[in-house]
Amino acid sequence: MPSWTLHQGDALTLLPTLDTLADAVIVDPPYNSGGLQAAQRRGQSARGKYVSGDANHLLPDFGGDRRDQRGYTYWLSSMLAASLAAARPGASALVFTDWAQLPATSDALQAGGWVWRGIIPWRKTIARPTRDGFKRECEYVLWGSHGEPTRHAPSIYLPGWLEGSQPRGKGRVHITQKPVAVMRQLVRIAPEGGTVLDWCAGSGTTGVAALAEGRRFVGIEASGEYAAAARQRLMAAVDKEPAAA
Amino acid sequence: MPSWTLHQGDALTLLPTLDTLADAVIVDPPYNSGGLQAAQRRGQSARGKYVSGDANHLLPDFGGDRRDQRGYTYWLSSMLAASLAAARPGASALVFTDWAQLPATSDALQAGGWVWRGIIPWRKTIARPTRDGFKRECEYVLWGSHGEPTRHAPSIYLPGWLEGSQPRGKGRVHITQKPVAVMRQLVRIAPEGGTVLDWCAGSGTTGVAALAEGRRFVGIEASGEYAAAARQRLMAAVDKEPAAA
DNA sequence: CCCCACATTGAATCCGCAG
DNA sequence: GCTGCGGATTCAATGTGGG
Repeated sequence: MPSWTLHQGDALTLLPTLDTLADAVIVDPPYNSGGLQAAQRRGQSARGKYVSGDANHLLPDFGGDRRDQRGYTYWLSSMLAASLAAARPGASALVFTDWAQLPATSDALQAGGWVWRGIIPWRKTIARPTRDGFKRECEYVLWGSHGEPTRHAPSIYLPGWLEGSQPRGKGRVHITQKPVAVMRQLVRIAPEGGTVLDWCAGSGTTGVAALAEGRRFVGIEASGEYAAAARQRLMAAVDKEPAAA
Repeated sequence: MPSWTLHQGDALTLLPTLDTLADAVIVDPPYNSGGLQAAQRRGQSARGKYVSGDANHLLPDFGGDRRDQRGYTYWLSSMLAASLAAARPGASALVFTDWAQLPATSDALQAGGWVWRGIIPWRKTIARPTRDGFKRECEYVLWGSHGEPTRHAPSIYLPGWLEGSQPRGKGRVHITQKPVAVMRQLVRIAPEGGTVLDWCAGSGTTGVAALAEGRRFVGIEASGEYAAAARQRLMAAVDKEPAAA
């Protein structure tokens, strides 16, 4: 049985067709921030928004980042409801968000049928300072469960705070790529040998982390370009791993 | 002119009578968590909820912690609207909350007329681990501004997250007392010599921090017992400070 | 009045070079 | 080849100002 699969296509279409129920759904959807504040509401694409002027790198853009806040909440709750149907009872959902979308994301999580169980802040360590105010240095992971969460045996105790800088330089494939070290902490919410599902796979970091921690991975990615990049990273990750006993 | 004042009484009544406009409103309202989840909805008082079984200390209980979530949001937005009227344009509001009430608190902040500007996580460092899940080790400070925030001269750059453990042992007067070190970072959002307002003064930590950072303080506290304790701490804090030039 | 270009700040991290 | 240091680079922005 392969320890990972990556589908390319529309997540809402593909989710009902998966043949394994997930033990954890871990996603990093486009945040769609900018619906609230005038300075950001310029119809910018993700690249224009997130990449600073002098950092002229050539990472491909990503779609799905132009909804307004109601649209975002509605879209995300549909996705999370579909995820619930694709997840085992007791499974967990972990959803990344920034500060501005945190309340909307918690609404979507609960509207999707998940029980909200907490927030795990992620400190990015490299962030621009804010003049005359507090630096916006953290992103947030919202934790939900499908009913009562699964008991682990032996019990595990996971951190309530994550730290790690975004990948830089050659290792970086996606604009908003998460550090593998951070993801490795998160995938442990699925039991060993369990399945982690990410329907917003991007460059496949969730999968790389899942494999490194001895979990299976099912990914969905809309963009062909990113799906290809993710497959490459996943193949490399399997080679690196010692064969299972 | 005294550098601090502490009123005892009902905040909603007293707020309109204050004779100085605040440069920063910093409050730590009772979180009212537990309105949603059955396990917590046992008619517990604040002491029963926040004080663990074996920590048998004799801190007085505090009121206002039995609203349901709608009531909490409504009450908090009224309080924050009254705070806005008591604050200078450009002033900031900083409101403490736990993870469960964060979305409701952001609603209340914005309903009260403040512009939401960010979240500052406070990492408590001493927190119980969570079995088979992520530790809940953070509380959160929501940052809002009365219109465009005041410009500081010279500019200041404040941290994006806070760390500090809750006071323990003899130094602790209030059940949910915040560390002075954490509060000192926060009061700096008011310009030097500006006025910090806290209508939920409790044991007066906000005031102690404000004085330590060279800001004036106006506090309101409903309970006579806590008001007295706060006055003692504030007097001691002034004695410790070198006299103003 | 709307829209776009650009300067900006501190800290973490990277990179290249020297020892 | 490894380590240590110093300068360069970057940051899931935001505010300002000009066209």
